[in-house]
Parts: sequence; C-alpha cells; structure tokens
Amino acid sequence: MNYKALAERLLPGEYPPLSYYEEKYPPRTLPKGAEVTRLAPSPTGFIHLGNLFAAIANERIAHRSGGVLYLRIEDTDLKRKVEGAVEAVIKALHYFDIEFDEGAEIGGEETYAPWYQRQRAEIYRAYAKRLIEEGRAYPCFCTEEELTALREEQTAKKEITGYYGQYAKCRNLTEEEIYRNLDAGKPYVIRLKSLGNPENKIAFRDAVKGEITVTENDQDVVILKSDGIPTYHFAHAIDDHLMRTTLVIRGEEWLASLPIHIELFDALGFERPRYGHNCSLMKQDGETRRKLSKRKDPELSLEFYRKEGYFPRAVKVYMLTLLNSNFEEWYQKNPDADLAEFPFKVEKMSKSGSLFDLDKLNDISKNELSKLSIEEMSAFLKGWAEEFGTEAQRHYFDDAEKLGAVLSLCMGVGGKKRRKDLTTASQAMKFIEYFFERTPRTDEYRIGRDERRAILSEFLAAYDHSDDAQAWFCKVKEVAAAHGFATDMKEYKLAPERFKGSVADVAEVLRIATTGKANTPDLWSIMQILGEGEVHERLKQAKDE
RNA sequence: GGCCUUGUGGUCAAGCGGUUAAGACGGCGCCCUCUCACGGCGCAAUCCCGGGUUCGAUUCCCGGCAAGGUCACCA
Repeated sequence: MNYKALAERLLPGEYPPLSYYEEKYPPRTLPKGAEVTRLAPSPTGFIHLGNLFAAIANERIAHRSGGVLYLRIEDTDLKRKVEGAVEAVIKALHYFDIEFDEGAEIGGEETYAPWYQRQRAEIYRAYAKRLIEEGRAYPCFCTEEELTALREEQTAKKEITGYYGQYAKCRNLTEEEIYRNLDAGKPYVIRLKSLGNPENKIAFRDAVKGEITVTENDQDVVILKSDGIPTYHFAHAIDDHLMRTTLVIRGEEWLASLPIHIELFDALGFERPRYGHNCSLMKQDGETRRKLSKRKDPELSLEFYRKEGYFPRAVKVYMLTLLNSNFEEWYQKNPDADLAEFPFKVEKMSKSGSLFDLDKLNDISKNELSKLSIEEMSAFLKGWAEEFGTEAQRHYFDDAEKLGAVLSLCMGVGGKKRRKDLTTASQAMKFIEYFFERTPRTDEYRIGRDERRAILSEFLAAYDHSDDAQAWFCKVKEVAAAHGFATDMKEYKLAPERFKGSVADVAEVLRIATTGKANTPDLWSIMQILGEGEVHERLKQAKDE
C-alpha cells in the first residue's frame, strides 16, 4: 500500500516538516531540576475540589523547583464548552492563591502558545499525517452502530471490548476498499495501528504510586475524530511534548489509559514526561465510599466554599494536609510560615484515596480564622458580605471603630483568647449581628416572667454605664442576692438546694434581654460597645415582653 | 468480567522485622468559669483474612477477600 499517497488523500496539502515544530517549541531553558507542570481542564465551567487538589500539587511542584506552571485548555469536545469557563477557572484558582506563569488568557511566555487545543489543530494533523505515511495510523469507516454491535458481540462472548486485533476490521482494508469508501464520501476517523500485546507487562515508575505494572496497549485508539480534531490522548502526547512538560500530575482515573499514552509517545518518537497519578477525594455514602459527585455533593464545588465564607487559606491548608502526609506536622511547627515554604514532595503524596472530612476542614478553618488581625478579619468579612451578605450586614462596616471593638471582643481578634468555634464568614457575621441590629430573641429565659421583670428593673435602676467590669458585676450579684440566688458559684455547687439558683441565672436574664441569646461573650463589654442609651432601651423592651 | 491501584482506630495518618503501634480531627468525661468560647487534663477506639519465611511479623512472600478506578469519535 502506498501510505504516502493515502496520507496525502486524507490530509491534503503542505504541512511543515515535524522538525519545524521541534524548533518552534524548543526545549525550555530552565535551571536544572526545574519542573514544568500544567493544568489542562476542559472548559465546562465547573471547577471543583478535585481540580483544586491537583492544581495545588502541580503549582507547588513547579514553583518549588523554579519551574513553570501553565494552563492549557482541552476544548477538543465542543459539547463541553461553556462561555467564560476559562476566566472562571483562573478566578477560582486565584482565590486560592494559585497563579499560572503562562497559558490561556494568562499570556506570559508566548513561545508555547496557543494554549487552546482547537487552535492547534494543524499541529496535530501534521503529526497524524506522518503516522499515516509511516503506516502507523489508518482511516476507519466504522459507524457508531457497527461499533456498538461489536461491543455487544464482545460482551456476549465475554471478550475484551474495543477495537483491536482481529476486531479492528478497518485496519486490514485494502487500498481499493479505502479509496472506494473515501470516494463515496463516507465519514472516517484516524486510528493508531497498535503494535502492542497485552501479554506484555511493562514496569513503570509512577511519581506518586511508585513501581507499578502497566499492560501493553493493543487498542487501535482514535487519534483524529471525524471532524479532524484530535482525541484527548493524541493531543496530550503532542502538547505535553511540545510544551515541554516534565511532570504530569493528574487524577488516577487516567492510570487506565496510561498504556495508550505510552504507545503514543513511542510512536511519535517523543521522550515521555514523568507521570504522577494522585488519588481522588472520596466521600462516605452509607456503607460505601465513592468519588465526590457533582450532583449529590455541594461541597465538591469550589463555589460552595466562597458562598459559605470559608477562608481560602483554610481550604488550601486542608488540601495540603491530604496531599502531603508530613504537612500537618510541619504546619504545627511553623504555624505562621508562608505556605510556600513547605517542602512539598511528590513522593509524599498519598497512594490511596482519602475521604473528604468536613470536620477536619472546619477545625482548620477555625484555627486559620483565629489567626487574623482585626484589619484582615474585617477585610475578609467585608469581601464576603459584599457578595453574599444581606443589605443590613453590609452596613456593619460603616463604623470601623465599632466593628473593630466587636471583633476584638467576640473573637478575641488581636488578643490572646481567640474564639475558635467560628468556621466561616457567614457564621461570624451571624455571630456579631446583635451589635448592629435588634435581632429576635432566640433563646428562652429560665426564670419566670414576674421575677425576671423585677430583676430587670432593679438592675436598670442600679446600672451605671461608667462602672468598670468589677463594679458592674457587683451590681449583678446584689440583684442576685436580693432574689435568693447564690453569688458564689463554688458555694452554689456545694449546696444548690439552699438557693433559688445562681448568679449565672441572673446574668442569663440580662444577657438574653440585651442580646437575645443565652450564650455570648462578656456581657459588660457588650454593654460598653452598645452604648448607654441602647442598653437602657433593650432592657426596658425586654422588661415589657 | 478483563486490566490496574489501594487496604493501620469512625476519619487523615506515622511506623516498614522486636514499639506500651506516634500525632491530628471527631466522640466521651473532668477541670477552669456569670453563659458561650478559649485553655488544661484524661478515656474509649486500629494493624482486612488465611497460609508461609523467621526465634519473632502491622512490617517480607504467596493466596484470598474487600474497596476504588477504567474499559467512548468525553476529557
């Protein structure tokens, strides 16, 4: 068969010699040890935790080594394309402090552009043409129906499904048959003519899994679809070669197609990059665990974390603890260090899939939030409120001085006793709302109405806004004593039956009356921030309830 | 079903021939305390199973089992 003529018929026209591409996309000049990694999402517009997980690994590896992280868009499937998806990816990752050095919509070093695979169509065709000329690729005219029938036949016979060996019928088409089909205008794809034998096992070193065995590929995979656009496999081999990727960190769902990629790199005469297949994030679902799912698990979407108001660094810290087993220990020793200083290692990446643990994330979030200064906390909350908060919440930021006082009291921001039970911005905003609005009472009084009223009026009569905390508490105790409540907790605990209750109960009345809640930070401080007039009004209002 | 990967407390995990089998989260209890929070102390809970090899296996070998991934003109 005249392969050269066939190639010309299939992909007519003048294509540059392959050496042209080798020169146009030359090896990068980088310091030794520098890794070139990439993120290669398809532009579906949905960016999830798994993407972030892989993104952090790729980013850390590239930047720790003085290398490059680039963004390539795998838009070979039109059906998946969503407007604005690329910007969404960049923005979402930027929120977690992940910046690309080059790539789609980023710019940067232009040598390896374009980064949209659709714009690289000619390159793939040039390589495909060469493969056809060499007899390593051929046109396949099988229809979808024929392929489905083949699969069913194979399944029925309990044989391995796919287009291979004796089942690859277009592989053995004669020259006349091929041209007859072509002349008849039949649509076709280009398939690789596989030389592999699945009996052969290849020892392969995966950067995260270690030594693994790979079965040789024997599938005649499609490399160019009928519209002339490459499949993922083919584009991957060519792009990662020409963009000079040194290490591909990707999800382990790709492990199964590694044999194809190995054969493709060999067929094209490319040196392979190193691969690291990382485990996916799992979720417990009843008895079994499964991959986090887009439909069932809101926490898979990165948008979820922004909406809830998780501090981005917290999410990143959690991802890092899952990504490198020694990260947590390092972070305990260096709680205030720049995360970029952590010596991230591919070898330390986990080999088995971890269950996503929201409790753990929440714990990290609490700690991260508790480290912020007043300015940082205000800025973070403000940013959240502007996008996701209520109209009223946006006004909390009008009086910076008051807000500062509230934050420092409520969360211990800037002080030693940090509050560590607030995980998100939305919770924090809810927690401070009673300073800015008269919110409905959420907790019940334990003391009856009449006695409550008496306590309230007595306290109101004695209240002096200029009292210090100690003097203030003495007055609370006086009211308590007058009503037969213990003023000393130790005494009360020893013999509770001697009293009606304790100061705690009396303080609770005052607390609920002024804030609507049974649990708040120090009441005296709250009253100081609220101001004399407001305190009086709230107590009076409560008395009349 | 074929192929590949993975199996240490509920979760994330250190350990990789001899350990009281780290640590963190969560759970439970106690202390501190005007409530909440913070902080401190403590408790319960683990080496998938069966054979080897070995004086000795969580660690090495073999075989099961279980879980996950994948078998498209999707990535």
